Amino acid sequence: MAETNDAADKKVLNFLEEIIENDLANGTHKSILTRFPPEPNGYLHIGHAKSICLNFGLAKKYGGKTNLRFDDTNPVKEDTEYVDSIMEDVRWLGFEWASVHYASDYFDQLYEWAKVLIKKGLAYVDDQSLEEIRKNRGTVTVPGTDSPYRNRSVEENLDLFERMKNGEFPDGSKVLRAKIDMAHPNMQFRDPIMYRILHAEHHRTGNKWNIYPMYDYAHGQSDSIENITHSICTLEFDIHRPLYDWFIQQLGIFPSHQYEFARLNINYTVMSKRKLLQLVKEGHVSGWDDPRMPTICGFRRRGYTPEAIRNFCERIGVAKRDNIIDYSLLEFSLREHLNMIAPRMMAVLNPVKVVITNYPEGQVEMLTAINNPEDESAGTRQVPFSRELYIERDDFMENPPKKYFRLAPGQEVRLRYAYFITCQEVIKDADGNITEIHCTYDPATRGGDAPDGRKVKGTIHWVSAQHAIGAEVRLFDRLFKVPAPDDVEEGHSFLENLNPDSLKVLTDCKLEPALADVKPMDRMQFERLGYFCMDKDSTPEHLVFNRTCTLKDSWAKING
RNA sequence: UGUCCUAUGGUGUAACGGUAGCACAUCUGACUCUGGAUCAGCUUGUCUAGGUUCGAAUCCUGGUAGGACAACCA
Repeated sequence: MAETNDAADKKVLNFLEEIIENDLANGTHKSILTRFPPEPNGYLHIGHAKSICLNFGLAKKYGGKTNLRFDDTNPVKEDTEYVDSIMEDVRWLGFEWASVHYASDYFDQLYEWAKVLIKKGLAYVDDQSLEEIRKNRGTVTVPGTDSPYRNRSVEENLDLFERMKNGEFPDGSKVLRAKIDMAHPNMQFRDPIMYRILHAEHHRTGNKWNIYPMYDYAHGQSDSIENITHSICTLEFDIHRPLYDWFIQQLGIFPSHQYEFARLNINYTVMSKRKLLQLVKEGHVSGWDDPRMPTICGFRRRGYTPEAIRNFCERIGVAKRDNIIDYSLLEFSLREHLNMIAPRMMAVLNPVKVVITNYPEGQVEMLTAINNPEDESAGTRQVPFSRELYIERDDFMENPPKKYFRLAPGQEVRLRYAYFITCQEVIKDADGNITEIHCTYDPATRGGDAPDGRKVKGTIHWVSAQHAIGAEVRLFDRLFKVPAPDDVEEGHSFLENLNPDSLKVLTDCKLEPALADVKPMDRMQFERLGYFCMDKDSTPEHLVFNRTCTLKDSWAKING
């Protein structure tokens, strides 16, 4: 018995949790402090969400804290616009940081430490040009060669470095380099650049600095200053870790440690900031928050919930091997949550008129509909029914295949929460398009059940024509038509893989009147169609809804 | 041809020398006033060759495959 419980309680830990539990157990750390360190040069995407959930989630799980730190060491690319959006997105995801920091807060300290390294003979000012430095770095298989300025005296280095700071030299004329080993097999150790001259205005420090630290020199020391215990980043920094440790060790400061995990990839999408920026700049999407974008703000506008994204990040796991997650896992997490919380409504996207020929003209009755079968507390609502209705064009077929359960000549179906109707006649225009479907209803089936116990195979949704409100509905599909949009032949662009049908705008949709009351960002299910939310473009005069995702549709599968 | 990382069903992820499990996807079936949801079930896997061991997905060696590193980006 106890054994079964142990087995059931046995925690499945990922490798980061194991490291943390070990550190806590053996006293390496009393508590943990993580950090989320975005560069404020773009909008956060779902890949960042993984990192956010990891850093904040791990700290939360083990009773620690998380700092938000903007890695703002490159003033030419960064902007406060991004700082604001990043904070908004992190909060929307449901996380709160212990404190906000900026790498730029540490510029003075970093400068002092650079002088320490110079004095220890571990850093020097190099006058080589960008091209020379590049050339002399060698290649992965060929050792680099020492700079002719490599053996300047400490005094000269100190003097030059201070004058760099004071702005005496033009951009690109000098850099400060760590003096390590130009023949090192790890390229990161071939005298990495610590500072470059940049006469650029910084979004926080203004014009105070003429030199700015590079990532490798700034990041580890920033972690150390904040006493970060576990500095969690993606795999591509793995090769930087020895250098991360080197700076900390030479400076003799708090030993933060870096751990790397594999970044998130999802099929049918791209995740690089550069490509996302290109999609926005070239107008392939309407902006960073286009509902087809894998950005946090894109998902938000699309109607995703923070819970869904968090659950997704939980489910994908953490490891060090490259991975490509099925888009369907994201949608599963989404539907799982939306199914629980989204009120059900009826909306007809592609309307065709139905006339109930034996229903009294001018009569209107209110029928009771359940708001959410998964949540009794959501209650019920009244939906008006009348002689003329709209139903989905797809819910009628003149010559249906065998397993078609919906409306067809002579076939009886249930109108959701209303009556059974039977199709008697199809009215067409001169071109053969169906304009009206004439049906009869069975008054005894009011509410949707037949007293005689007879069953119908199909139930379809509907909207009373005279009560319907019009709306625009935007149907989104995957932005790319192939699983690996990045995977293109030489000379081709990922843009060629864009799905031309990723957005379909429907302008003649008919909604049940209750939808007039919803507000932008409100989420709901349109029965049988999918989950939707009101878009921010929506106005009382012109309602706009986004389709967040479809319902699972086993008919579509059968039908091909 | 250097250094480092990684390799478990279709996709992810567990198993920490002792029965290869879970989730998504797929397929079956049940149920259903959403062809939704729910429930039940099936199929599919340890890259390869050696070695250590009573026993290897796990440890060791070689191979193979994939990825990262040669910005004054992060």
